Amino acid sequence: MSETATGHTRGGDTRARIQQVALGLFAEQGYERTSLREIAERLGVTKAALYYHFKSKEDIVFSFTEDYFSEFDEMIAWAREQPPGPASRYAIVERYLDIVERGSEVFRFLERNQATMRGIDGGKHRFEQFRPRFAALIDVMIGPDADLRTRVRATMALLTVNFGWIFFSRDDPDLVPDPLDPAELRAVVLEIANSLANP
Amino acid sequence: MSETATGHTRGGDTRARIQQVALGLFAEQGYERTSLREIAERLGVTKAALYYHFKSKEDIVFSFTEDYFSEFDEMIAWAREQPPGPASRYAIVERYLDIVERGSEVFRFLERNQATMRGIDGGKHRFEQFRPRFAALIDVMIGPDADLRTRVRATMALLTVNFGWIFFSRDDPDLVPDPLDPAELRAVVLEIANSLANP
DNA sequence: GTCTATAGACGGATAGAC
DNA sequence: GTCTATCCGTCTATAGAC
Repeated sequence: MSETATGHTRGGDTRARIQQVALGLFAEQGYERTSLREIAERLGVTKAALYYHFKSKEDIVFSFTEDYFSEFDEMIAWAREQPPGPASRYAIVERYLDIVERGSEVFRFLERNQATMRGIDGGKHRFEQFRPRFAALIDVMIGPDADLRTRVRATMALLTVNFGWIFFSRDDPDLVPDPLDPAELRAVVLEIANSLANP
Repeated sequence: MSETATGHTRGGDTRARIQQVALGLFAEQGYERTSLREIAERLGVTKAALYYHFKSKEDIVFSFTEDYFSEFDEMIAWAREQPPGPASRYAIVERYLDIVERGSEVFRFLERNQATMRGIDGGKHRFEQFRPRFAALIDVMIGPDADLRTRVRATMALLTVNFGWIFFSRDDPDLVPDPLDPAELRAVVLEIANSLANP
């Protein structure tokens, strides 16, 4: 049974297929509960083959998170250059949504494996890098000396993007009974996030 | 070194101490990355002793989540009896905050171990029970046929309680630089949550 | 690039003495 | 109620053939 999730049997970049399958399983079942054997089986190869492409299990995680974090960093740098004000805050929220949208699977993985990823890599926190970036982005939006109320509002504005997208855009039959229009969701999320960031 | 987090060396209910220590470690390092050996060491006992009080590792989790879920269920039943309207929505948010406040450590654990807890217990989802309850509470607040905008707003109202409390009430030096007044946080969270639930 | 085979460690869980 | 000792399974990772 060497059929893969993406349908092809051979020819595609193996490294990328490993990343895809691993990310999916890590997000669904958890990093620790997913063995390399299981990943290999899904791809129709053996564990040893994985070690040709990645030097460790952690390295697989590192490979698919680094792009995501790079994008995040570029975005923060860009945000710092914007003039303070409501228009910039809206633009930041909108661009943040773009990132979450494109990296939604990575985000789901990070969200669901927080405890596991903390303190991995011997405390260097190579993977628990979401929070500091998130905090930095909030500081850019409201300045370092904003009061608690403003800070919580800004935090919830960004979390509306995260959870609005993750909860409602796909897999959650509990929360979203009917299939739903992505464009409508996007509009709703942006409106609510903006009302929090620009009261 | 048999000193415990709570300070006493002996005499207290061992079962409860196991729960406390396990919950703390599970929340901090993750369920899978915390071994029974480590829990036992912190308590100054051996692994075997834990098996006198709990029949398995999963059983420890079950023991400290069931109270939390019971409280949640009572709260949902109570909410169903309230007359629909803004005042009830506010009351629901307020009572929800009480639960999150008291069970904040359990909540942190669930939040950070989502992927691991999914599909534990062989797919019976004994532990992945937060989402369905969360969804039920939202339905009570806005009714089953509310539009997407109303639904996302209600969702974010409750998440403001969750994250407002978890992010800002303690351990997050990234997000909250200065020590902060719990009463003020409570007021801010309630105000923002209410503005989302009752626009 | 992928395989077989295996090393080496550690985990959860149990038996039975005290 | 807690201990010592141990079983057995699984996992990550590596060595070396093809």
